[in-house]
Amino acid sequence: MQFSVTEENYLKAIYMLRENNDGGGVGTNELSQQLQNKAASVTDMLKRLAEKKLINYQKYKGVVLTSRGEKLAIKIIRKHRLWETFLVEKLSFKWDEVHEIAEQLEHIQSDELINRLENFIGNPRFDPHGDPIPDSKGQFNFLKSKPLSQFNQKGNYLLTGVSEHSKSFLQHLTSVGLKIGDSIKVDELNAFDNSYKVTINKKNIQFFSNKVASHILVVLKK
Amino acid sequence: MQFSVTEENYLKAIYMLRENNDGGGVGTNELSQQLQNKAASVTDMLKRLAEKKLINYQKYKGVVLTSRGEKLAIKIIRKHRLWETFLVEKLSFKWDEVHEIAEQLEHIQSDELINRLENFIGNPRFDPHGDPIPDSKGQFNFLKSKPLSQFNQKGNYLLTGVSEHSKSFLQHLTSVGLKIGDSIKVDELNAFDNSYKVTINKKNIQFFSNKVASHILVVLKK
DNA sequence: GATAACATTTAGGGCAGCCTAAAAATATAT
DNA sequence: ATATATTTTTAGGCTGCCCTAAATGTTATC
Ligand SMILES: [Mn+2]
Ligand SMILES: [Mn+2]
Ligand SMILES: [Mn+2]
Ligand SMILES: [Mn+2]
Repeated sequence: MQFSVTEENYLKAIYMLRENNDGGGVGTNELSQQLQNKAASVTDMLKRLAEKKLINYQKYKGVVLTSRGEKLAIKIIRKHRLWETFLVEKLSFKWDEVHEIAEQLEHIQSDELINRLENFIGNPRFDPHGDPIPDSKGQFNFLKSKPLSQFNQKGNYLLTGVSEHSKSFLQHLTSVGLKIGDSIKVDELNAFDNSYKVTINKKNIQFFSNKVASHILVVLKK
Repeated sequence: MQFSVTEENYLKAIYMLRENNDGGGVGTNELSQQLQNKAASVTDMLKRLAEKKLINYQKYKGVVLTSRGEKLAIKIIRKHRLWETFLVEKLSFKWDEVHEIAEQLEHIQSDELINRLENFIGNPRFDPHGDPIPDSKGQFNFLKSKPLSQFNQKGNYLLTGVSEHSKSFLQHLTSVGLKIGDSIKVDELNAFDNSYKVTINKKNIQFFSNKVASHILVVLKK
């Protein structure tokens, strides 16, 4: 069974919004915002996806993926992240340039292709933004990282990912000399605006607004 | 300006059929056969493509690409052939496995991607089936090869391409040990059925039906 | 030049995926 | 508990791309 690009994008959007509202299902408005279209259009599509047993949908109650729908969503994410890694590792794109292209490539249909691609780029477990790449069975390697803004203490941290993938944010990090794997030492916490004074890789002093710190995912170094 | 996958496929089909009827334009029936849909649907789309200045279309007179339409068609073909080459050279696909995947990949929109891909695979001038890959300006390196069936003489030939890309034909060639770049010595021409007895690479004796010989593109070796 | 065969277009319609406006359900505030 | 705000669905409609059946144009044949 094959699905349209539109259907795949709905599944992916539902999957990505699923953990925000950890109680019930994903809302129609939320989805329409994520997908950049109108709520009425979403309702329309939800009926069709339910028909195809990809989601469980009850009027006014929000939507959750069936296991079939979830498998498919994870597969799209797997393809997206493998292609992003390919673009960065093999074609020398920068991490802020790959998302839009991967949005297209994630819909190419061929299991053989994606498995060979994975092998070609050396079976990476994380993509250029630090996001885990599910294996062909849909298993993720999660890191227990948190936003830097949730640590209210000085200390040494390791940058493992970002929770905001916009070009402008990624370019900002690049401009302050920060990339995945870098060490971040928090020297000062400013109580007034919750901003940070940090040292990157032991030599580069920078200031992070709370907004920046909230999109930087780190683990505390022992 | 961006075009739909469907529109791109029409442009490519028109381009590929263009040289058959070297006099006038491409016919509606021809196109419907190539695109696996009905003539009425083709008429419908031709009106839209004409509206967008991609083709010149006059009722009942057939269709020709405008220079804008031709540039686009060549770009799609360029992408198709570069992706096929990538799949064979980097991901170890066989030449009979790549066409369907490239049919999808040829519609990915990113000039930067296709130029980097070209460089990554070493700026090849021909794809895995011997077809010339246009450069980023749309220039082809044509080989003046002809079907083996058009040479009515014994002699030494070099296989430069194939004019039939079906899986079954390509697998047949593989099974007789023939690939691009091989030498073919014609030992006997059978006048009764226009079949050929040949020696491949000086040691492998095979028989080609006229049908096979008509899809093998060769140049005569001096 | 009339007629038959073939190619092409027109007419009318379906489905996917989107829209706006209005109605209905649910959540929030007083 | 009622009024108000917010979310969601329904109703009706549009565009792109496809279809079948019927009409029309073109080409071939006698
Ligand atoms: Mn991305
Ligand atoms: Mn990513
Ligand atoms: Mn091909
Ligand atoms: Mn090819």
